[in-house]
Amino acid sequence: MSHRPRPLTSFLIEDILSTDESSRLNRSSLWTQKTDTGPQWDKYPGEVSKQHFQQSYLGVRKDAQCLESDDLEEDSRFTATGKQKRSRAAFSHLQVLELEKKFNHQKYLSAPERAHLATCLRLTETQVKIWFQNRRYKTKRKQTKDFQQPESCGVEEQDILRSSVLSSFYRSCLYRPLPGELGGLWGPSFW
DNA sequence: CGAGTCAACTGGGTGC
DNA sequence: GCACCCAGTTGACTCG
Repeated sequence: MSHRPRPLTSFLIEDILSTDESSRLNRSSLWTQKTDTGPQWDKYPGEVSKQHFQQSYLGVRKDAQCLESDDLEEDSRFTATGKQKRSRAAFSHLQVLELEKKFNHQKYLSAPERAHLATCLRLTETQVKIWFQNRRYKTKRKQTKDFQQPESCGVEEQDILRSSVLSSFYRSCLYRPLPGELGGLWGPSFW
């Protein structure tokens, strides 16, 4: 089936080996590239050693949590109980804008559409899928809430969109657009 | 420091 | 058996 996501190992290794500035943007979320059952080394026998898989996995996680400060203490990747911390990628406002635009157009994506959108936004298909999942659930919850609280029903879908995009935009003040993001895929042809 | 946000995760269900 | 969905939870992060 064409639904099978890109193998985690090749994805990570390519990215780790790459020093391309433009690839830095999504490294923060690459470590979560996986199937629904989680990152599983044994799903890709022969592609990479288990040790390399683990090193890659940890390497990306380190990058995700410390894009700028390379001198981060190794121990900071772990909690006090020794468990690995979980990272949460913050999508750029452009990425959110495109996702919202697409979501406004259609609430569900086919596999090819998802793949195309993911490529355009330089996200993984899983990230796009999860984003749409979360977005649908958020909308539904909001509608339920509004139904239960009629006094607040002035808030409509447009407001959700606006607040989401705006908050993303404001957050992005911390995010610095990368050179490749303003040209290339984000160039005039994309818009 | 508590509340809110949200990407990622979990678990159960469905369809092919 | 796999991919996807929804509903709910987790955990990192931000803000007042």
